Amino acid sequence: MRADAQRNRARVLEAAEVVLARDGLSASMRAIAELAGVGVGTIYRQFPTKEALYQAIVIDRVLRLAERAEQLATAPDPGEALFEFFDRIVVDATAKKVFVDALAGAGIDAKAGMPDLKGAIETLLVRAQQAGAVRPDVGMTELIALLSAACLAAQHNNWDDDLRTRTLTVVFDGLSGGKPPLSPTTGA
Amino acid sequence: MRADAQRNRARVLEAAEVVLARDGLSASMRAIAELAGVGVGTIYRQFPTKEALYQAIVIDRVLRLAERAEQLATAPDPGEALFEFFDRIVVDATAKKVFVDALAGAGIDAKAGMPDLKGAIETLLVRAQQAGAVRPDVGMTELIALLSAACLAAQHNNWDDDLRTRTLTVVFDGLSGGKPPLSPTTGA
DNA sequence: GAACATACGGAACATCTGTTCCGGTTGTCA
DNA sequence: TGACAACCGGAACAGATGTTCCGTATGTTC
Repeated sequence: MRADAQRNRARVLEAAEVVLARDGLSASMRAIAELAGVGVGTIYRQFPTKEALYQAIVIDRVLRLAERAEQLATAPDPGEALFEFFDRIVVDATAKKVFVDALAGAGIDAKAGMPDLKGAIETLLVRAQQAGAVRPDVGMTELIALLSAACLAAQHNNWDDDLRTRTLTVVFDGLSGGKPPLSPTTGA
Repeated sequence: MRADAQRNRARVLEAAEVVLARDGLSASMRAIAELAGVGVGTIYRQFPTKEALYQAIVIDRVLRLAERAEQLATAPDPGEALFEFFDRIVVDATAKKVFVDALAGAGIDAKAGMPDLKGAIETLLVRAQQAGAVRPDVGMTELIALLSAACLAAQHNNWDDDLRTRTLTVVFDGLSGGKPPLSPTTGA
């Protein structure tokens, strides 16, 4: 691979990260090319299609999240671990529009090459429930629903740190259970 | 107004409701015209612009919601009233994509002619807090954030009745307060 | 430094969008 | 029924989009 090609690839990825964060899936290839200081043709030399470029960025991001989830899977406080991870994803979502679009399944085929983020989250959930920090009647479906909801809203309404904290506090309280944990029986 | 014009206007509104519910703001005028069985020109005779057509539909919907909020403002159980209204909006959001797009401020200028939905919600919130059904440290900002989040997710992920109920249960529990209400002091 | 493959830029193409326009149709009223 | 205004359909326009293509420039190799 030629040196200038390598340099341009990096530039494109950098520019795409910025533009896609701002405009989401509706960002145009021209806008990315302009910010990167290259022609559109140059982008297409590296990424066969718009979706491929998106995937390159989103997958990288999800990968980093999955890594973080793995670390937290052995954290001393399982409840705090789950909530911290939840918060982390929402923070990411606030700044990165593509990321939310991708999570929402608005257009990207997320299956190809996407790491198993869901599995990682499930580990955190189960551990938190076993520790009694999360009510046992909450399943992955609800958790994902809440997570998705928070990400979408954080992005759409541009949550600041304060609002995010206060809103997620309500959600986390709900997850902990209005009622105190009854017994350490693992719910289905 | 000529009879056929009147008939066509009704057809357009009906078709727009369907198409906009399905495709949201990105729906095309051609799609609406086709379903309505008219030409695009006919739509533009009644609605000067795409946004005007959207507004006609969204405003009507918000109006009905605001009415419902007013009714609930005098309901016997203020806590239940707030939660029922919350649920009602989310149900609406699930089926109506435009509605969510509009709430999310994705493109429609919601100010013009839009009834004061926010004020109506605030009434419900304050009453619920005074009754001790909602923790006093929750403000309109968080409530709207949660509502917006639920609507966005319900729509994006196509929540069914069961998932909606279970997810909102968590949210409502969080709103009620993990901790029991301390004193009937009205929080700022 | 010459020669060649590789990569670049951006014009061009096909397709989509909202919107305008006008020849032909149709409802209305005398 | 006749005459006229109101209305209709959909082709046409202007602008955007993703993608392709090719003459030109540039990195690499000997």
